[in-house]
Amino acid sequence: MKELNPLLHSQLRLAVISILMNVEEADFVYLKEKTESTAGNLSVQLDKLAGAGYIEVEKGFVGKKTRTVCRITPAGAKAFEEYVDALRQYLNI
Amino acid sequence: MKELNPLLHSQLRLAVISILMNVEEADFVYLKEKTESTAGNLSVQLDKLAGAGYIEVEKGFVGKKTRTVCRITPAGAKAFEEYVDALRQYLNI
DNA sequence: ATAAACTGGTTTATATTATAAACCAAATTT
DNA sequence: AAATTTGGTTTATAATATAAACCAGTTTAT
Repeated sequence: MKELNPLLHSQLRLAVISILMNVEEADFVYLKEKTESTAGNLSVQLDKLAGAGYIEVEKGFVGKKTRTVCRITPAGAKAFEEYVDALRQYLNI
Repeated sequence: MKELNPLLHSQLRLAVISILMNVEEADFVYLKEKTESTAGNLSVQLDKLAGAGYIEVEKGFVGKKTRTVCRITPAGAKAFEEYVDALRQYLNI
């Protein structure tokens, strides 16, 4: 049986990647709401995804307030596709 | 986003359930080979699945040697279907 | 017959991971 | 100007996965 990339096989990280696969970019606040996660947890998981090169994180401002936007990278998209492919074997779908 | 049943969202337990969904019954040795897991890990994860009522484990003998056979229960099959359903949302497939 | 090695596991200790709680700086509201 | 909110990060803790050590019984070789 194929291995399931452990970086993606985590509910929150998978949710984040899944969202980013369908949406040019998304900011921290949006991801937090959509995934119903705590800020701390989200922060940590975004770091991991960024550390692996699966997403890029850009910190900027909107007016005076900070804004963290995330985008999936080609490596991230590839890893996601491979993960889905491996999962099919388990789910047989 | 739907919750991913944490009991199934584990590579080894998912592999076990996935196998048992497709095969009337399977014994410890077969599961160990098929999943390429260590005996200790498999033993622990089978206990968890059995504890949740997702599989039933039957210990018997074949000649003089012990044999542990596993079967999925209706509850296990239902949980698996629900898990697959939730995952579709993440994978959009 | 007995020691050595193998089978089929279980138990327990350890490493990894996920999660929440505590915290921080800046902005906003009262 | 004090209190609250926003947008996070860091750190401590809880949960999980995994492997290592172990055990009872069986088979094989001596």
